[in-house]
Amino acid sequence: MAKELTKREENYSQWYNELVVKADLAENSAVRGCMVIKPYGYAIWEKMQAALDKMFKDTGHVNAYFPLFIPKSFFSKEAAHVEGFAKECAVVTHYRLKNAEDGKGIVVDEDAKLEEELIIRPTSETIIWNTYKNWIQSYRDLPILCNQWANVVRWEMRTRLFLRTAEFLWQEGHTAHATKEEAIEETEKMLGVYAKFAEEFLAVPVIKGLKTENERFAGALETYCIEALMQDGKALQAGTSHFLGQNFAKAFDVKFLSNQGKQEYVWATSWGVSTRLMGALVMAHSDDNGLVIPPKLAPFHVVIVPIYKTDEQLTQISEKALEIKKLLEDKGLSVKFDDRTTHKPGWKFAEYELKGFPVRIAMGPRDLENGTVEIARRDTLTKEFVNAEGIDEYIVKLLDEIQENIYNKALKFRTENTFKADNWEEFVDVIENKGGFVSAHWDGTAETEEEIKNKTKATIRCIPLDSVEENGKCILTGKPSKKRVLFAKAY
RNA sequence: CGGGGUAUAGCGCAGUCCGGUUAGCGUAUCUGCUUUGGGAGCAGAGGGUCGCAGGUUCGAAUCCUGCUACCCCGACCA
Repeated sequence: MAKELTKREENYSQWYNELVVKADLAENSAVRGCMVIKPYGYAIWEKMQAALDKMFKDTGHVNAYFPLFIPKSFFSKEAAHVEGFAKECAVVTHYRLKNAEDGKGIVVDEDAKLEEELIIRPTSETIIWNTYKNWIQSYRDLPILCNQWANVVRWEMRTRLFLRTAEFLWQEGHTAHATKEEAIEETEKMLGVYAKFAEEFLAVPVIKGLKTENERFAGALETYCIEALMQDGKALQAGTSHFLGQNFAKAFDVKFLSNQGKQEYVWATSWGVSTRLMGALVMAHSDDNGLVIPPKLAPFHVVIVPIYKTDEQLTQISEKALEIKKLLEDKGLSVKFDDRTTHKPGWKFAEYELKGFPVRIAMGPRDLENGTVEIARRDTLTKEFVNAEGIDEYIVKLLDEIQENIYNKALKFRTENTFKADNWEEFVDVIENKGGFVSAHWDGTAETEEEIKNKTKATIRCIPLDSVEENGKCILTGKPSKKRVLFAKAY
């Protein structure tokens, strides 16, 4: 029993920390707050990237790359934006090192001080809008629909693998449009892309909504988000899409000549998802045995484990196993055949469960005789013997079923953990004793939101896009409200 | 950044209070034999700058000072 995992019920956050490390997703690095994403974890991230990248391209976007360094002066051009990020920026001040005079090690060469400090991007709006200024003259140059895959740095006080690290990987889309309507449409379209990705690939149901002023992106007029519920009843923001209005166009003086012959400021959006999605994946589906990865994001769909006593049996089983592997690969599946003789079957079973392989095939001498294989599902932990004939069709169907089951399970959990509260007592009771989403009335003021946060640690996750008009009273102040908003404690 | 905790073999820990042989234990690793349908058994072997840097002392894992990293709780944040 080399890799005992803490049970979720005993200590959820310890379970998460251990699982991320033990399943080989990531580990802490020598640099404070920064993680090493290990090959297995990175393989999942690459699957996410591939799916998202395709969705971006399918909606007309192209990839580009902008610098890691941003001149300090760019940063101060948009007031709200500076305010939002100033406290967590890493700054480059020098460009050279030299040997220390006392001969002990190496020091910063004070003579190599930069004229202007460079900020390591916490996000790229400023450098990109400085660039777009040169790209845009007329309405014919619009829209610009760029995305970049990059790393960013935000100097966080308290970090956790994937959920909040000082450096993280993400994609940031930055678009420029001739009209407000088109920019808003783009913002909403990309939110839809994220929601579709979350539900179809991550198998995590999400609520689409608008952020309140408090939670809005610094520099945006409106921030849209998708919010997911984790198994411990806390919410996780899984993606954001911002309508930036003309804030950055004005800050960087980006104008275009309209088809009416008028100089106008460009309308902007930006949108992003990060390696935080890895945290969502872990916390939404996994169990006390380890990861549960939805088939559409699993680096391997199937592992085949041979069971044998003699070398001769192994040879025979391998032959059949490789046949099956080939059949499955012809269906576009990725399959691992683990014929290592250094580990026993039981060990392998536990290992692949920990790593979340959706399907395991075990084949032994009895199966060879009967023409069967044993198939184990990771999501339900059930096993059955299946005829080896037609196994490829069977597994393809099974993987679809698993993907769907994982989603339905998460949806059921969210439904069962979403509550309505109509007064303060009910609200506090749910937040403190049950967790989950709480749908409640709010008077619309930042002060009330702040006070609720101070009293209960719950924040407004979003104003759901599909929330219906309904007359009610704010749970804290009793003032009139026309809509319910969604509260939760959040990551 | 504030409060608390931790740092000893790849991993998990004991030893630290009260300084004193060659720093232990479990697990993992290596070798051999037996095993193989849910984390195998026996025998043997290898593996340590005791987080880092100073200091006290005849002598430091142990006492003192500083630093670093990680974990938990707050503030901040995606």
